[in-house]
Amino acid sequence: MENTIKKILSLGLKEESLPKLLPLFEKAEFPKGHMLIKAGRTERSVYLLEKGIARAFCHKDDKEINFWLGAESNILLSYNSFFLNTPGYENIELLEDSVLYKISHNALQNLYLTDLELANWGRRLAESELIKAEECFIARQFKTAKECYEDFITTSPDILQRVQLGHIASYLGISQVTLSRIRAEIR
Amino acid sequence: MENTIKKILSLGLKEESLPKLLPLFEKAEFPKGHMLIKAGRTERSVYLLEKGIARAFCHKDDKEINFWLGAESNILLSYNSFFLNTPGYENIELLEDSVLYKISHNALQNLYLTDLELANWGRRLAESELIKAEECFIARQFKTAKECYEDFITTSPDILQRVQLGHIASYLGISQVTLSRIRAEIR
DNA sequence: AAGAAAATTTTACAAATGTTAAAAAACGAA
DNA sequence: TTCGTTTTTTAACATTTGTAAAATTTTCTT
Repeated sequence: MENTIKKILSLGLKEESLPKLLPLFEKAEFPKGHMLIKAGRTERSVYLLEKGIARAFCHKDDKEINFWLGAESNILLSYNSFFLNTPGYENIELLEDSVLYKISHNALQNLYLTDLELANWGRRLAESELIKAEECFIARQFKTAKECYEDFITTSPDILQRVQLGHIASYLGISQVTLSRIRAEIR
Repeated sequence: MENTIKKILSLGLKEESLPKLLPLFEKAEFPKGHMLIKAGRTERSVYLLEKGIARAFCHKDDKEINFWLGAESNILLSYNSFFLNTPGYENIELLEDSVLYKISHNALQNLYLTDLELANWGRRLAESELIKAEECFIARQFKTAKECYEDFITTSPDILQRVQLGHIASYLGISQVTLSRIRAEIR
């Protein structure tokens, strides 16, 4: 669980607190296409993606729209459902055969409410996700479709190779036709 | 500091912890047009907006683009700068004469690292902002400009009255001409 | 109230993106 | 391989949105 531990420690958790957290994780493997999280459910787990790729999407009318795409070392959860304990609107699907580590809401909550070091780790986790979310939002407001795609190429070249373009277009907020045009233009 | 306390308690802080937190806040008043936070600075304060309206914006080429707009009971900070202790890219300007409560990074950090209850409060604060940030991002991906404006009317009718339309157009990610067209269509 | 300044709307045209459908290319299973 | 399916690209056209500039309305000041 190398990727998972790397992710955990990157948020400044002290090494000595690792033994409190790690035993709560449970390894889980799922095939490509598995729906890890489904809208309408109240999700009581968080996952760390050890190996694989996942997309988060919502439904707009009859279409699916991706709003997140990520590979190894990412956290998978429905913010809305997990934090507020209500049915979520997010779906998360695995786009490759994947290995994950799963931790339950209860287990995590118990740690948070009894262990200062881990409570602060959880805070930093949320803060770092918040920075990323804001950056995504701002990038979308600032940039043309072409700029967004160019950013994507440089920040996630691996995902570009491993995921079909329709998913990437949806994630970038453009139609697949537009993405094709951009790709033709750059080439 | 009614609005500020309401905001603090809404995140599930126990009443008995309030006396630890409140004395750290310092009241501050600024006139309309004051730049509370400037890009390039490393910001060491968070503000709670007791009275007034603020916008957060970045520069794109020579233009300003709003990415946040809020009134009373909102938290004002540069996520990037405050959490990571680096120069931020965000600017925050007050759009009305405003009353704020200010707390320093050091004071807050001391509390977080010594008080379990407050560390968890800080975690929930970041989590709730994260949910909002994600919702904003998704809404923008999902909705047409017209739908975004209609949402804005219903969720923030007060801001619509108090802020000029150019700022709202920028926040909605559209030109002012497009906003005018939408308004003419709805009328 | 009158004039100046600022904000908003309107107009005309250009550029970007979406939709639908067809063509081409890539991929997989027998 | 070869056929059939899926994915990607291309084409044609419609729609949306942006830009620049002018017209109008609102706001502020004297």
